[in-house]
Amino acid sequence: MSLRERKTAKKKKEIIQSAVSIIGEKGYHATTMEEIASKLLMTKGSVYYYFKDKQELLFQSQKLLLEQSLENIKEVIKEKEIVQEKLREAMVVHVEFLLTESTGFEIGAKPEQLFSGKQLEEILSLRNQYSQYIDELIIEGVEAQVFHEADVKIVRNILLGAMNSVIEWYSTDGQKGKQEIAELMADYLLRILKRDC
Amino acid sequence: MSLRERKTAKKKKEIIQSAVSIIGEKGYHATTMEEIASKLLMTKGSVYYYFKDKQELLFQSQKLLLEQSLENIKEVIKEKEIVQEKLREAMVVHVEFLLTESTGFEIGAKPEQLFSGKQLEEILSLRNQYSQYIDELIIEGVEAQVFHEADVKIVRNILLGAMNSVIEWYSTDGQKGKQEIAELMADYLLRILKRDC
DNA sequence: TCAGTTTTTAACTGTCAAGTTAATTTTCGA
DNA sequence: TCGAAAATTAACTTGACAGTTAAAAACTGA
Repeated sequence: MSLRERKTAKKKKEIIQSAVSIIGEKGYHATTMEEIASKLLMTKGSVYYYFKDKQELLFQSQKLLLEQSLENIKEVIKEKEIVQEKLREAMVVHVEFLLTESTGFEIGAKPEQLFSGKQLEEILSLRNQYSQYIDELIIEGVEAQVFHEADVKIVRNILLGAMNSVIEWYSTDGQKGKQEIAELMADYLLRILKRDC
Repeated sequence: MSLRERKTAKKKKEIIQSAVSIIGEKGYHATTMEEIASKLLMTKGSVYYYFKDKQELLFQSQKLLLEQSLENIKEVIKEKEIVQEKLREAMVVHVEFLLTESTGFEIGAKPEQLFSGKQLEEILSLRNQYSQYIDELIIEGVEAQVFHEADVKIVRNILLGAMNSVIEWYSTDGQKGKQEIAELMADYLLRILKRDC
């Protein structure tokens, strides 16, 4: 990778970060390309040099986040031995990542409103892959009789729904840190599945 | 209430419904006043006769929904005797109402992005009142030793987060009905709190 | 029926932002 | 160092939409 290429990659990343931070705050339509640019002391013409249009910029930013999430969960599943530990750690990491990238995730809450066609397909596919991993952990636990019999889809959606909501209510000026919240949530949610109480 | 007044009220309601259905689908900024009007075979001038501006229309629609939610939970708390029954029924009704008014609720997910000033205050106040009711039920259960000791805020947010997510994944063409889903969710979520398993 | 009031409409204005472009400046490898 | 390629910019076009208005139509009560 040449110097030029690396510089371009860096610029793209900066632009994505700027976009995410402003869109996260004001919403996609309420955010202008000029704002995104001027936050980086650029003009919007420059932004259009790196990204074909506003939509593409949004898409790239979401894709990045979802790909990272997938990496995270794969990693956790590889590291841990016991099912219950796998699911617990997956949830902890999920909440922690959500909170460190909260603005980004706030944006992508409703993909079908933001994307269409090929882009929507790709985003939904990444999301599905992620759900799949959670489902597998639940099934594994049920089969190992560590967890109660359960409707996998519903429980998975409860877990994800509860966790994802954290970005709406977590406050940095509260007393609890991100890790603490993540662990508390994971423990509470595990109660839904755990056999021994 | 005169005939005229009732007619006006009816028109306002129709406009709100139209607005909710389109905004729910495409998002607030992506929805035009013309679309809202033409769905009712009106022109947007007419809409402006009933609502001062687009923002006011959005606000009224959200206020209506939240007020209705409050009525619902008050009702449930009055009807039931046992704490656990109160919380369970509150959750069932919550999910059911969410699903019958799903488009409306999808819109209001991020109030701070949609509203500001007095409007935001009012919306947040209604939401807070609702949370308060849930909190009280949790506390009541803990004090009666029906529920585990628990961090009330976190558990309440888990419950609400999980329930509210239902509008994102419930599908009318799945096999389960709204009531069934509502009851399943309530039962799963109660496990977080219940002492006896 | 008809006069006054309410409601609706079409046509208009002003603003704002997405995206384009051609000219200028910067960068970097030979 | 120099020239070609890459990157940046200011100025522009275009279209869309919120909100206005003045005139027309519909309604209503006497």
